Amino acid sequence: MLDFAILGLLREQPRHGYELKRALGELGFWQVSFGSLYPALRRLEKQGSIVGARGNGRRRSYRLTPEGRAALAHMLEDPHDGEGSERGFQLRLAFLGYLEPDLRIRVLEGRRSALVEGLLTARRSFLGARGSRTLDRYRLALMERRVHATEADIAWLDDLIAGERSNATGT
Amino acid sequence: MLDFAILGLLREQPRHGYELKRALGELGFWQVSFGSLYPALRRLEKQGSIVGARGNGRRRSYRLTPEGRAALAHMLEDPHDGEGSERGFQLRLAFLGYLEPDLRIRVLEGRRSALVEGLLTARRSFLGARGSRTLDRYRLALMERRVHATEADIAWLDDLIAGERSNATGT
DNA sequence: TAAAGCATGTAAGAGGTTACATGATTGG
DNA sequence: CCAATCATGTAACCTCTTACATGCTTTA
Repeated sequence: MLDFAILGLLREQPRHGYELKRALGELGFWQVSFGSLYPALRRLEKQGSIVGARGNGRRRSYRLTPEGRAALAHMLEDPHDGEGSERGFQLRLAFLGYLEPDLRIRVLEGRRSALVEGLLTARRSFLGARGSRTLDRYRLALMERRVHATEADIAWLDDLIAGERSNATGT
Repeated sequence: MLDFAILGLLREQPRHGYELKRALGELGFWQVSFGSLYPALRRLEKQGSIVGARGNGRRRSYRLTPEGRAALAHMLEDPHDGEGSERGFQLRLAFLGYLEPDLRIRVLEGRRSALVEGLLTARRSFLGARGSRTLDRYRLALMERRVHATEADIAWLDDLIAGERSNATGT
């Protein structure tokens, strides 16, 4: 997961560790610690996905190798996990521009299916619990929120998918 | 976090491990694995927060001790973390009914502040990125969604807080 | 009586965090 | 020149997951 994020960010431009941490935080979904970031950079370098070079001062600037680029492409295509988890999908989406246009829509629709399934489960629990008065108002509120949040996410995805389609046909 | 969830669920009624896993899943925010659940039960028993007894068949049914009840109360009051993380707050909310009524509103407002702060950050990144055209449409969509989702969460919390207030005054 | 589901448990390891240690660079 | 911030790195540990092993209980 962290490897994926690092490769994705480096595909754009070379960066050093400190900068990667900041960029990751600005993307909005990760305040990764140095204690996991630096070892990850080492690991990726040993694998040959990135190469680091000491630049001005103490900085060690990393750039993506062709192997790293291939590894990133593989992560983007492969539905290994990524789709199930929240953060995994968000990362895939952040780098979706690096995936072939005709494959992008599949990622979005995969996520949509997962959300639709989750929505059904969430609705069932909510309606069931409301009917049998099993839960207090706080847990009911939690379940209701879950239903609404998932609905909103599906609608958002539908927008993205529609945009993707009109892009594909229109151009 | 897991300990908190276990204590909260056991406060209602005694349960065995398998049942705890199901209940946790039905609450909507955790598909905990047995590999972490059973060791956690052991740990809590050693601490004296719960006691387990072999019942019919192979089941080992756990119930909360007075010490466990006190530990749960402490977790509910203490803003140790819980408020910052998504799941932490959701757990607190699920068990908020076990907290003194006059303290509940403080938990809700603590979460609200955190969300408001997050919203400001999210808005700033979004507007900044949109202005400078730094990001592609996918990352922009991600940021915009984040803003909307946070706004919706704040509105939802406001409802909960309003309900809490009318409950406090009205009764 | 076999299969499906209930139920508990352990070992290994993935993937992260916190705390600590170090030193360079920049700005007041 | 001193403080703040930039920058890298290590060690210890925590929490949870996966994979595996075991055996009971219900039901078709």
